[in-house]
Amino acid sequence: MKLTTPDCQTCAARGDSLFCLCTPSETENINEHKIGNFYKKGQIIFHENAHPVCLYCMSSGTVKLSKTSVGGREQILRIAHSGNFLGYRALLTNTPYHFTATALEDTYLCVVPKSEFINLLHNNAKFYEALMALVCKDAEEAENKVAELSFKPVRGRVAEALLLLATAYKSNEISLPREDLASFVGTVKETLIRSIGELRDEKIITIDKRKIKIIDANKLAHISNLYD
Amino acid sequence: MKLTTPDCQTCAARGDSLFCLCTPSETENINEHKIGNFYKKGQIIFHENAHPVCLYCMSSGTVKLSKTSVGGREQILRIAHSGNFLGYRALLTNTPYHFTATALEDTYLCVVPKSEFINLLHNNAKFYEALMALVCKDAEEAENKVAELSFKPVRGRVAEALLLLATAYKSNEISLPREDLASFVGTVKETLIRSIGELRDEKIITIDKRKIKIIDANKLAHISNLYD
DNA sequence: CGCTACATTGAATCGAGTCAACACGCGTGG
DNA sequence: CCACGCGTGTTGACTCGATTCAATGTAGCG
Repeated sequence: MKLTTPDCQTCAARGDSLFCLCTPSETENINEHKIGNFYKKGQIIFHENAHPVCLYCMSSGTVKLSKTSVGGREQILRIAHSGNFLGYRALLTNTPYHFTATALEDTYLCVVPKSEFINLLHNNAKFYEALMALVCKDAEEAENKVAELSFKPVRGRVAEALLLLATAYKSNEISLPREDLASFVGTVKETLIRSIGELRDEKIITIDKRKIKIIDANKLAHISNLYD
Repeated sequence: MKLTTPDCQTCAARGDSLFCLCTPSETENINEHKIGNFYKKGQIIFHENAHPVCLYCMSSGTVKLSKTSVGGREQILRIAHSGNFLGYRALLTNTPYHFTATALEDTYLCVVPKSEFINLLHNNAKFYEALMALVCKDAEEAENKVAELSFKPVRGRVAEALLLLATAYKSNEISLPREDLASFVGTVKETLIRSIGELRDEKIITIDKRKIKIIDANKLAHISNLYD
Protein backbone atom coordinates (compact mmCIF):
# COMPACT_ATOMS: atom_id res chain seq x y z
CA MET A 1 0.00 0.00 0.00
CA LYS A 2 1.34 3.33 -1.08
CA LEU A 3 1.83 5.85 1.64
CA THR A 4 3.11 8.65 -0.51
CA THR A 5 0.66 11.47 -1.04
CA PRO A 6 -0.56 11.59 -4.62
CA ASP A 7 -0.46 14.82 -6.58
CA CYS A 8 -3.85 16.30 -7.36
CA GLN A 9 -2.73 16.82 -10.92
CA THR A 10 -2.00 13.15 -11.49
CA CYS A 11 -4.29 11.52 -8.92
CA ALA A 12 -6.15 8.55 -10.38
CA ALA A 13 -9.33 9.84 -8.78
CA ARG A 14 -9.02 13.27 -10.36
CA GLY A 15 -11.36 12.57 -13.27
CA ASP A 16 -14.07 11.39 -10.89
CA SER A 17 -13.80 14.31 -8.53
CA LEU A 18 -15.17 17.82 -8.68
CA PHE A 19 -11.61 19.08 -8.64
CA CYS A 20 -11.48 18.33 -12.34
CA LEU A 21 -13.40 21.59 -12.73
CA CYS A 22 -10.51 23.54 -11.28
CA THR A 23 -8.06 25.58 -13.32
CA PRO A 24 -4.44 24.45 -13.30
CA SER A 25 -3.51 27.17 -10.84
CA GLU A 26 -6.38 26.28 -8.54
CA THR A 27 -5.38 22.65 -8.69
CA GLU A 28 -1.81 23.60 -7.94
CA ASN A 29 -2.98 25.58 -4.96
CA ILE A 30 -5.08 22.75 -3.57
CA ASN A 31 -2.26 20.35 -4.13
CA GLU A 32 0.05 22.51 -2.04
CA HIS A 33 -2.35 22.89 0.83
CA LYS A 34 -3.76 19.39 1.04
CA ILE A 35 -2.46 16.66 3.27
CA GLY A 36 -2.69 12.99 2.37
CA ASN A 37 -3.98 10.59 4.99
CA PHE A 38 -4.23 6.85 5.19
CA TYR A 39 -7.12 5.10 6.97
CA LYS A 40 -7.11 1.44 7.78
CA LYS A 41 -10.15 -0.72 7.25
CA GLY A 42 -12.63 -0.03 10.04
CA GLN A 43 -11.08 3.27 11.03
CA ILE A 44 -13.38 6.22 11.61
CA ILE A 45 -12.73 9.30 9.49
CA PHE A 46 -15.13 11.60 11.25
CA HIS A 47 -17.87 11.21 13.80
CA GLU A 48 -21.46 12.34 13.80
CA ASN A 49 -21.76 15.61 15.75
CA ALA A 50 -18.09 16.47 15.34
CA HIS A 51 -17.23 19.86 13.91
CA PRO A 52 -15.75 19.90 10.43
CA VAL A 53 -12.47 21.61 9.81
CA CYS A 54 -11.68 20.39 6.35
CA LEU A 55 -12.88 18.73 3.19
CA TYR A 56 -12.01 15.12 2.42
CA CYS A 57 -11.38 13.95 -1.12
CA MET A 58 -11.13 10.21 -1.61
CA SER A 59 -8.14 9.06 -3.57
CA SER A 60 -8.76 5.34 -3.17
CA GLY A 61 -10.78 2.95 -1.06
CA THR A 62 -14.38 2.74 0.11
CA VAL A 63 -16.12 4.62 2.89
CA LYS A 64 -19.52 4.20 4.50
CA LEU A 65 -21.54 7.16 5.72
CA SER A 66 -23.89 6.06 8.46
CA LYS A 67 -26.01 6.94 11.44
CA THR A 68 -26.26 4.82 14.55
CA SER A 69 -29.21 4.36 16.91
CA VAL A 70 -29.08 4.04 20.67
CA GLY A 71 -30.07 0.40 20.20
CA GLY A 72 -26.79 -0.01 18.35
CA ARG A 73 -28.34 -0.43 14.94
CA GLU A 74 -26.67 1.28 12.07
CA GLN A 75 -28.19 2.77 8.94
CA ILE A 76 -25.81 3.34 6.07
CA LEU A 77 -26.83 6.36 4.04
CA ARG A 78 -24.29 6.14 1.31
CA ILE A 79 -21.17 4.30 0.21
CA ALA A 80 -18.45 6.58 -1.13
CA HIS A 81 -15.68 5.72 -3.55
CA SER A 82 -12.57 7.24 -5.00
CA GLY A 83 -13.11 10.73 -6.32
CA ASN A 84 -15.97 11.40 -3.90
CA PHE A 85 -15.89 14.29 -1.49
CA LEU A 86 -16.79 13.78 2.15
CA GLY A 87 -18.07 16.33 4.61
CA TYR A 88 -18.84 19.13 2.18
CA ARG A 89 -22.33 19.76 3.48
CA ALA A 90 -21.17 20.30 7.03
CA LEU A 91 -18.66 22.82 5.71
CA LEU A 92 -21.21 24.59 3.54
CA THR A 93 -23.71 25.00 6.33
CA ASN A 94 -21.18 25.39 9.07
CA THR A 95 -22.80 22.70 11.16
CA PRO A 96 -21.53 19.49 12.77
CA TYR A 97 -21.43 16.32 10.72
CA HIS A 98 -24.71 14.53 11.00
CA PHE A 99 -23.35 11.14 10.07
CA THR A 100 -20.22 9.12 10.70
CA ALA A 101 -17.69 8.21 8.00
CA THR A 102 -15.86 4.89 8.35
CA ALA A 103 -13.36 3.24 6.03
CA LEU A 104 -14.72 -0.07 4.73
CA GLU A 105 -11.36 -0.99 3.32
CA ASP A 106 -7.93 0.56 3.39
CA THR A 107 -8.55 4.06 2.15
CA TYR A 108 -6.38 6.93 1.12
CA LEU A 109 -7.84 10.38 1.24
CA CYS A 110 -6.69 13.94 0.97
CA VAL A 111 -7.57 16.56 3.50
CA VAL A 112 -8.17 20.06 2.16
CA PRO A 113 -8.37 22.92 4.65
CA LYS A 114 -11.75 24.56 4.94
CA SER A 115 -10.35 27.93 3.89
CA GLU A 116 -9.09 26.58 0.57
CA PHE A 117 -12.42 24.96 -0.08
CA ILE A 118 -14.30 28.16 0.68
CA ASN A 119 -11.97 30.18 -1.53
CA LEU A 120 -12.53 27.81 -4.35
CA LEU A 121 -16.28 28.07 -3.94
CA HIS A 122 -16.16 31.82 -4.25
CA ASN A 123 -13.78 31.97 -7.16
CA ASN A 124 -14.96 29.14 -9.36
CA ALA A 125 -18.63 29.34 -10.32
CA LYS A 126 -18.55 26.05 -12.19
CA PHE A 127 -17.25 24.31 -9.13
CA TYR A 128 -19.93 25.86 -6.99
CA GLU A 129 -22.62 24.82 -9.44
CA ALA A 130 -21.33 21.28 -9.52
CA LEU A 131 -21.37 21.22 -5.76
CA MET A 132 -24.96 22.43 -5.78
CA ALA A 133 -25.84 19.64 -8.17
CA LEU A 134 -24.10 17.19 -5.87
CA VAL A 135 -26.06 18.32 -2.84
CA CYS A 136 -29.27 18.14 -4.87
CA LYS A 137 -28.38 14.57 -5.76
CA ASP A 138 -27.76 13.77 -2.10
CA ALA A 139 -31.19 15.11 -1.24
CA GLU A 140 -32.89 13.22 -4.01
CA GLU A 141 -31.18 9.96 -3.16
CA ALA A 142 -32.05 10.29 0.49
CA GLU A 143 -35.66 11.00 -0.41
CA ASN A 144 -35.72 7.96 -2.62
CA LYS A 145 -34.41 5.94 0.27
CA VAL A 146 -37.18 7.25 2.48
CA ALA A 147 -39.81 6.13 0.00
CA GLU A 148 -38.07 2.83 -0.45
CA LEU A 149 -37.94 2.07 3.26
CA SER A 150 -41.56 2.98 3.54
CA PHE A 151 -42.86 1.07 0.52
CA LYS A 152 -40.70 -1.93 -0.10
CA PRO A 153 -40.31 -5.10 1.92
CA VAL A 154 -36.79 -6.32 2.60
CA ARG A 155 -36.68 -8.40 -0.57
CA GLY A 156 -37.35 -5.39 -2.76
CA ARG A 157 -34.87 -3.25 -0.90
CA VAL A 158 -32.19 -5.91 -1.17
CA ALA A 159 -32.74 -6.10 -4.91
CA GLU A 160 -32.45 -2.35 -5.26
CA ALA A 161 -29.44 -2.15 -2.98
CA LEU A 162 -27.56 -4.75 -5.00
CA LEU A 163 -28.22 -2.82 -8.20
CA LEU A 164 -27.19 0.46 -6.59
CA LEU A 165 -24.00 -1.02 -5.20
CA ALA A 166 -23.14 -2.69 -8.48
CA THR A 167 -23.40 0.70 -10.18
CA ALA A 168 -21.38 2.39 -7.48
CA TYR A 169 -18.68 -0.27 -7.57
CA LYS A 170 -18.79 -0.29 -11.37
CA SER A 171 -18.88 -4.07 -11.24
CA ASN A 172 -21.48 -6.80 -11.03
CA GLU A 173 -19.71 -8.19 -8.00
CA ILE A 174 -20.37 -6.86 -4.55
CA SER A 175 -18.11 -7.63 -1.68
CA LEU A 176 -19.41 -6.14 1.54
CA PRO A 177 -19.72 -7.73 4.98
CA ARG A 178 -23.26 -8.98 5.59
CA GLU A 179 -23.63 -6.67 8.52
CA ASP A 180 -22.87 -3.61 6.37
CA LEU A 181 -25.05 -4.79 3.54
CA ALA A 182 -27.87 -5.20 6.04
CA SER A 183 -27.27 -1.70 7.39
CA PHE A 184 -27.37 -0.33 3.89
CA VAL A 185 -30.66 -2.09 3.18
CA GLY A 186 -32.09 -1.06 6.54
CA THR A 187 -32.48 -4.44 8.17
CA VAL A 188 -30.52 -6.89 10.32
CA LYS A 189 -27.89 -9.37 9.29
CA GLU A 190 -30.03 -12.50 9.66
CA THR A 191 -32.88 -11.15 7.58
CA LEU A 192 -30.51 -9.99 4.88
CA ILE A 193 -28.86 -13.39 4.74
CA ARG A 194 -32.20 -15.13 4.29
CA SER A 195 -33.12 -12.69 1.58
CA ILE A 196 -29.98 -13.09 -0.50
CA GLY A 197 -30.28 -16.84 0.09
CA GLU A 198 -33.63 -16.73 -1.68
CA LEU A 199 -32.19 -14.75 -4.55
CA ARG A 200 -29.40 -17.30 -4.83
CA ASP A 201 -31.90 -20.18 -4.93
CA GLU A 202 -33.74 -18.37 -7.71
CA LYS A 203 -30.45 -18.10 -9.60
CA ILE A 204 -30.66 -14.31 -9.76
CA ILE A 205 -27.35 -13.97 -7.96
CA THR A 206 -24.53 -16.25 -6.94
CA ILE A 207 -22.76 -16.19 -3.62
CA ASP A 208 -19.15 -17.21 -3.42
CA LYS A 209 -17.68 -16.82 0.03
CA ARG A 210 -18.54 -13.18 0.78
CA LYS A 211 -18.79 -12.12 -2.81
CA ILE A 212 -22.20 -11.58 -4.35
CA LYS A 213 -22.39 -11.66 -8.11
CA ILE A 214 -25.37 -10.39 -10.03
CA ILE A 215 -26.50 -12.85 -12.70
CA ASP A 216 -29.80 -11.38 -13.76
CA ALA A 217 -29.98 -7.63 -13.25
CA ASN A 218 -33.32 -7.43 -15.03
CA LYS A 219 -34.98 -9.74 -12.56
CA LEU A 220 -33.47 -7.74 -9.72
CA ALA A 221 -34.84 -4.54 -11.21
CA HIS A 222 -38.21 -6.20 -11.57
CA ILE A 223 -38.26 -7.34 -7.95
CA SER A 224 -37.23 -3.89 -6.86
CA ASN A 225 -39.88 -2.16 -8.95
CA LEU A 226 -42.69 -4.43 -7.84
CA TYR A 227 -43.43 -1.94 -5.15
CA ASP A 228 -42.44 1.63 -5.86
CA MET B 1 -60.59 34.04 -0.17
CA LYS B 2 -58.56 36.69 -1.87
CA LEU B 3 -57.93 36.08 -5.51
CA THR B 4 -55.91 39.18 -6.18
CA THR B 5 -52.22 38.54 -6.69
CA PRO B 6 -50.17 39.90 -3.79
CA ASP B 7 -47.21 42.13 -4.44
CA CYS B 8 -43.85 40.58 -3.62
CA GLN B 9 -42.92 43.75 -1.80
CA THR B 10 -45.83 43.53 0.60
CA CYS B 11 -46.55 39.79 0.58
CA ALA B 12 -47.12 38.45 4.08
CA ALA B 13 -44.85 35.53 3.25
CA ARG B 14 -41.97 37.76 2.16
CA GLY B 15 -40.11 37.65 5.46
CA ASP B 16 -40.20 33.86 5.45
CA SER B 17 -39.03 33.45 1.89
CA LEU B 18 -35.61 33.58 0.32
CA PHE B 19 -36.79 36.52 -1.73
CA CYS B 20 -36.16 38.69 1.28
CA LEU B 21 -32.50 38.51 0.24
CA CYS B 22 -33.28 40.33 -2.99
CA THR B 23 -32.52 43.96 -3.65
CA PRO B 24 -35.50 46.25 -4.22
CA SER B 25 -34.93 46.22 -7.96
CA GLU B 26 -34.68 42.44 -8.04
CA THR B 27 -37.85 42.17 -6.05
CA GLU B 28 -39.52 44.60 -8.40
CA ASN B 29 -38.42 42.49 -11.33
CA ILE B 30 -39.73 39.27 -9.85
CA ASN B 31 -42.95 40.95 -8.95
CA GLU B 32 -43.46 41.99 -12.55
CA HIS B 33 -42.75 38.59 -13.98
CA LYS B 34 -44.55 36.38 -11.50
CA ILE B 35 -48.10 35.15 -11.85
CA GLY B 36 -50.32 34.43 -8.87
CA ASN B 37 -52.21 31.16 -8.79
CA PHE B 38 -54.85 29.75 -6.55
CA TYR B 39 -55.04 26.04 -5.72
CA LYS B 40 -57.99 24.47 -4.04
CA LYS B 41 -57.59 21.91 -1.28
CA GLY B 42 -56.60 18.58 -2.83
CA GLN B 43 -55.44 20.08 -6.10
CA ILE B 44 -52.14 18.94 -7.52
CA ILE B 45 -49.54 21.64 -8.14
CA PHE B 46 -47.05 19.48 -9.97
CA HIS B 47 -46.61 15.79 -10.60
CA GLU B 48 -43.69 13.50 -10.02
CA ASN B 49 -41.79 13.07 -13.31
CA ALA B 50 -43.20 16.25 -14.85
CA HIS B 51 -40.72 18.76 -16.21
CA PRO B 52 -40.34 21.99 -14.28
CA VAL B 53 -40.81 25.28 -16.04
CA CYS B 54 -40.99 27.63 -13.11
CA LEU B 55 -40.39 28.20 -9.44
CA TYR B 56 -43.27 28.24 -6.97
CA CYS B 57 -43.28 30.53 -3.98
CA MET B 58 -45.98 29.92 -1.40
CA SER B 59 -47.92 32.96 -0.35
CA SER B 60 -50.40 31.14 1.87
CA GLY B 61 -51.70 27.65 2.56
CA THR B 62 -50.12 24.24 3.10
CA VAL B 63 -48.67 21.83 0.58
CA LYS B 64 -47.53 18.24 0.89
CA LEU B 65 -44.59 16.89 -1.10
CA SER B 66 -44.96 13.17 -1.54
CA LYS B 67 -44.10 10.04 -3.44
CA THR B 68 -46.57 7.31 -4.26
CA SER B 69 -46.00 3.56 -4.62
CA VAL B 70 -47.60 1.26 -7.12
CA GLY B 71 -49.51 -0.27 -4.23
CA GLY B 72 -51.10 3.13 -3.78
CA ARG B 73 -49.31 3.98 -0.58
CA GLU B 74 -48.05 7.47 -0.18
CA GLN B 75 -44.99 8.75 1.64
CA ILE B 76 -44.99 12.43 2.49
CA LEU B 77 -41.48 13.83 2.42
CA ARG B 78 -42.19 17.31 3.62
CA ILE B 79 -45.00 19.70 4.44
CA ALA B 80 -44.48 23.19 3.03
CA HIS B 81 -45.91 26.45 4.32
CA SER B 82 -46.15 30.06 3.31
CA GLY B 83 -42.81 31.51 2.29
CA ASN B 84 -41.47 28.15 1.16
CA PHE B 85 -40.23 27.57 -2.34
CA LEU B 86 -41.34 24.53 -4.30
CA GLY B 87 -39.59 22.85 -7.18
CA TYR B 88 -36.23 24.60 -6.92
CA ARG B 89 -34.18 21.43 -7.01
CA ALA B 90 -35.70 20.26 -10.25
CA LEU B 91 -34.86 23.65 -11.75
CA LEU B 92 -31.33 23.65 -10.41
CA THR B 93 -30.52 20.23 -11.77
CA ASN B 94 -32.66 20.51 -14.84
CA THR B 95 -34.41 17.23 -14.09
CA PRO B 96 -38.05 16.20 -13.68
CA TYR B 97 -39.71 16.61 -10.32
CA HIS B 98 -39.18 13.52 -8.28
CA PHE B 99 -42.15 14.08 -6.01
CA THR B 100 -45.68 15.37 -6.29
CA ALA B 101 -46.89 18.60 -4.70
CA THR B 102 -50.50 18.72 -3.54
CA ALA B 103 -52.39 21.49 -1.75
CA LEU B 104 -53.55 20.32 1.67
CA GLU B 105 -55.74 23.36 2.07
CA ASP B 106 -56.65 26.27 -0.14
CA THR B 107 -53.30 27.64 -1.19
CA TYR B 108 -52.12 30.71 -2.96
CA LEU B 109 -48.79 30.60 -4.67
CA CYS B 110 -46.78 32.66 -7.08
CA VAL B 111 -45.22 31.24 -10.17
CA VAL B 112 -41.84 32.67 -11.14
CA PRO B 113 -40.50 31.83 -14.61
CA LYS B 114 -37.40 29.70 -14.65
CA SER B 115 -35.40 32.36 -16.48
CA GLU B 116 -36.00 34.92 -13.73
CA PHE B 117 -34.99 32.40 -11.12
CA ILE B 118 -31.81 31.53 -12.97
CA ASN B 119 -30.95 35.20 -13.48
CA LEU B 120 -31.39 35.82 -9.82
CA LEU B 121 -29.11 32.92 -8.97
CA HIS B 122 -26.35 34.31 -11.09
CA ASN B 123 -26.64 37.89 -9.95
CA ASN B 124 -27.23 37.54 -6.25
CA ALA B 125 -24.61 35.51 -4.43
CA LYS B 126 -26.40 35.74 -1.10
CA PHE B 127 -29.50 34.27 -2.65
CA TYR B 128 -27.52 31.47 -4.19
CA GLU B 129 -25.85 30.71 -0.90
CA ALA B 130 -29.15 30.63 0.91
CA LEU B 131 -30.46 28.26 -1.70
CA MET B 132 -27.46 26.03 -1.18
CA ALA B 133 -28.16 26.03 2.53
CA LEU B 134 -31.76 25.14 1.81
CA VAL B 135 -30.81 22.19 -0.36
CA CYS B 136 -28.37 21.05 2.31
CA LYS B 137 -31.18 21.18 4.82
CA ASP B 138 -33.40 19.13 2.52
CA ALA B 139 -30.69 16.51 2.27
CA GLU B 140 -30.12 16.42 5.98
CA GLU B 141 -33.78 16.17 6.80
CA ALA B 142 -34.30 13.38 4.31
CA GLU B 143 -31.34 11.51 5.77
CA ASN B 144 -32.76 11.94 9.23
CA LYS B 145 -36.01 10.52 7.98
CA VAL B 146 -34.17 7.52 6.57
CA ALA B 147 -32.60 6.80 9.94
CA GLU B 148 -35.87 7.36 11.69
CA LEU B 149 -37.78 4.95 9.48
CA SER B 150 -35.08 2.41 9.99
CA PHE B 151 -34.67 2.76 13.74
CA LYS B 152 -37.92 3.83 15.29
CA PRO B 153 -41.16 1.93 15.67
CA VAL B 154 -44.38 3.69 14.72
CA ARG B 155 -44.89 5.12 18.19
CA GLY B 156 -41.54 6.89 18.12
CA ARG B 157 -42.07 8.17 14.62
CA VAL B 158 -45.48 9.51 15.51
CA ALA B 159 -44.02 11.37 18.46
CA GLU B 160 -41.32 12.88 16.29
CA ALA B 161 -43.74 13.73 13.51
CA LEU B 162 -46.04 15.58 15.88
CA LEU B 163 -43.16 17.65 17.17
CA LEU B 164 -41.91 18.38 13.67
CA LEU B 165 -45.34 19.41 12.47
CA ALA B 166 -45.95 21.56 15.51
CA THR B 167 -42.74 23.41 14.74
CA ALA B 168 -43.64 23.72 11.07
CA TYR B 169 -47.15 24.95 11.84
CA LYS B 170 -45.79 27.22 14.57
CA SER B 171 -48.54 25.97 16.83
CA ASN B 172 -49.08 23.13 19.27
CA GLU B 173 -52.18 22.14 17.36
CA ILE B 174 -51.99 19.90 14.33
CA SER B 175 -54.88 19.55 11.98
CA LEU B 176 -54.13 17.05 9.27
CA PRO B 177 -56.28 14.23 7.92
CA ARG B 178 -55.33 10.90 9.48
CA GLU B 179 -54.42 9.51 6.12
CA ASP B 180 -51.90 12.30 5.51
CA LEU B 181 -50.51 12.12 8.99
CA ALA B 182 -50.00 8.40 8.46
CA SER B 183 -48.25 9.03 5.15
CA PHE B 184 -45.97 11.52 6.82
CA VAL B 185 -45.09 9.05 9.56
CA GLY B 186 -44.65 6.25 7.06
CA THR B 187 -47.44 3.94 8.11
CA VAL B 188 -51.12 3.32 7.38
CA LYS B 189 -54.14 5.14 8.73
CA GLU B 190 -55.30 2.43 11.14
CA THR B 191 -51.92 2.03 12.77
CA LEU B 192 -51.54 5.76 13.15
CA ILE B 193 -54.96 6.04 14.76
CA ARG B 194 -54.12 3.39 17.32
CA SER B 195 -50.85 5.11 18.05
CA ILE B 196 -52.29 8.57 18.66
CA GLY B 197 -55.06 6.89 20.64
CA GLU B 198 -52.40 5.57 23.01
CA LEU B 199 -50.81 8.98 23.32
CA ARG B 200 -54.23 10.45 24.09
CA ASP B 201 -54.83 7.83 26.82
CA GLU B 202 -51.48 8.74 28.31
CA LYS B 203 -52.56 12.39 28.32
CA ILE B 204 -49.61 13.44 26.19
CA ILE B 205 -51.92 14.84 23.54
CA THR B 206 -55.62 15.59 23.22
CA ILE B 207 -57.74 14.84 20.20
CA ASP B 208 -60.70 17.06 19.43
CA LYS B 209 -62.43 16.12 16.20
CA ARG B 210 -59.52 16.06 13.78
CA LYS B 211 -57.37 18.41 15.76
CA ILE B 212 -54.44 17.06 17.71
CA LYS B 213 -53.10 19.21 20.50
CA ILE B 214 -49.76 18.61 22.11
CA ILE B 215 -49.99 18.71 25.90
CA ASP B 216 -46.60 17.41 26.92
CA ALA B 217 -43.94 18.08 24.32
CA ASN B 218 -41.21 16.80 26.62
CA LYS B 219 -42.77 13.38 26.89
CA LEU B 220 -43.15 13.31 23.12
CA ALA B 221 -39.49 14.19 22.70
CA HIS B 222 -38.60 11.46 25.16
CA ILE B 223 -40.64 8.86 23.31
CA SER B 224 -39.11 9.95 20.06
CA ASN B 225 -35.56 9.83 21.39
CA LEU B 226 -35.94 6.42 22.98
CA TYR B 227 -34.57 4.94 19.81
CA ASP B 228 -32.32 7.17 17.74
C1' DC C 1 -82.63 13.47 5.98
C1' DG C 2 -79.61 10.76 3.90
C1' DC C 3 -75.32 10.67 1.52
C1' DT C 4 -70.37 10.65 1.44
C1' DA C 5 -65.99 11.14 3.37
C1' DC C 6 -63.38 10.46 7.14
C1' DA C 7 -62.38 8.21 11.71
C1' DT C 8 -62.32 4.28 14.72
C1' DT C 9 -62.19 -0.45 16.44
C1' DG C 10 -61.59 -5.53 16.20
C1' DA C 11 -59.69 -9.81 14.54
C1' DA C 12 -56.66 -12.33 11.71
C1' DT C 13 -52.35 -12.65 9.29
C1' DC C 14 -47.70 -12.07 8.10
C1' DG C 15 -43.12 -10.01 7.63
C1' DA C 16 -39.28 -9.14 10.01
C1' DG C 17 -36.63 -8.86 14.38
C1' DT C 18 -34.63 -11.41 18.35
C1' DC C 19 -32.38 -15.06 20.51
C1' DA C 20 -29.72 -19.03 20.43
C1' DA C 21 -27.12 -22.53 18.37
C1' DC C 22 -24.00 -23.92 15.00
C1' DA C 23 -20.69 -23.76 10.82
C1' DC C 24 -16.89 -22.08 8.48
C1' DG C 25 -12.49 -19.85 7.44
C1' DC C 26 -8.35 -18.03 9.12
C1' DG C 27 -4.52 -16.81 11.87
C1' DT C 28 -1.85 -17.77 16.10
C1' DG C 29 0.74 -20.37 19.04
C1' DG C 30 1.86 -24.70 21.03
C1' DC D 1 0.97 -29.74 11.71
C1' DC D 2 -2.84 -29.51 14.52
C1' DA D 3 -5.70 -27.29 18.25
C1' DC D 4 -7.81 -23.40 19.61
C1' DG D 5 -10.20 -19.09 19.42
C1' DC D 6 -12.21 -15.32 17.15
C1' DG D 7 -14.81 -13.06 13.66
C1' DT D 8 -18.08 -13.75 10.36
C1' DG D 9 -21.74 -16.21 8.12
C1' DT D 10 -25.87 -19.30 8.41
C1' DT D 11 -29.99 -21.55 10.07
C1' DG D 12 -34.03 -22.51 13.07
C1' DA D 13 -37.68 -21.35 16.36
C1' DC D 14 -40.15 -18.01 18.54
C1' DT D 15 -42.27 -13.50 19.19
C1' DC D 16 -44.29 -9.32 18.17
C1' DG D 17 -45.28 -5.06 15.76
C1' DA D 18 -47.61 -3.57 12.03
C1' DT D 19 -50.53 -4.29 7.96
C1' DT D 20 -54.75 -5.95 6.10
C1' DC D 21 -59.51 -6.78 5.87
C1' DA D 22 -63.92 -5.99 7.51
C1' DA D 23 -67.32 -3.70 10.20
C1' DT D 24 -69.09 0.19 12.54
C1' DG D 25 -69.23 5.02 14.07
C1' DT D 26 -69.32 9.99 13.29
C1' DA D 27 -69.15 14.62 11.13
C1' DG D 28 -70.27 17.68 7.64
C1' DC D 29 -73.01 19.06 3.75
C1' DG D 30 -76.32 19.33 -0.15
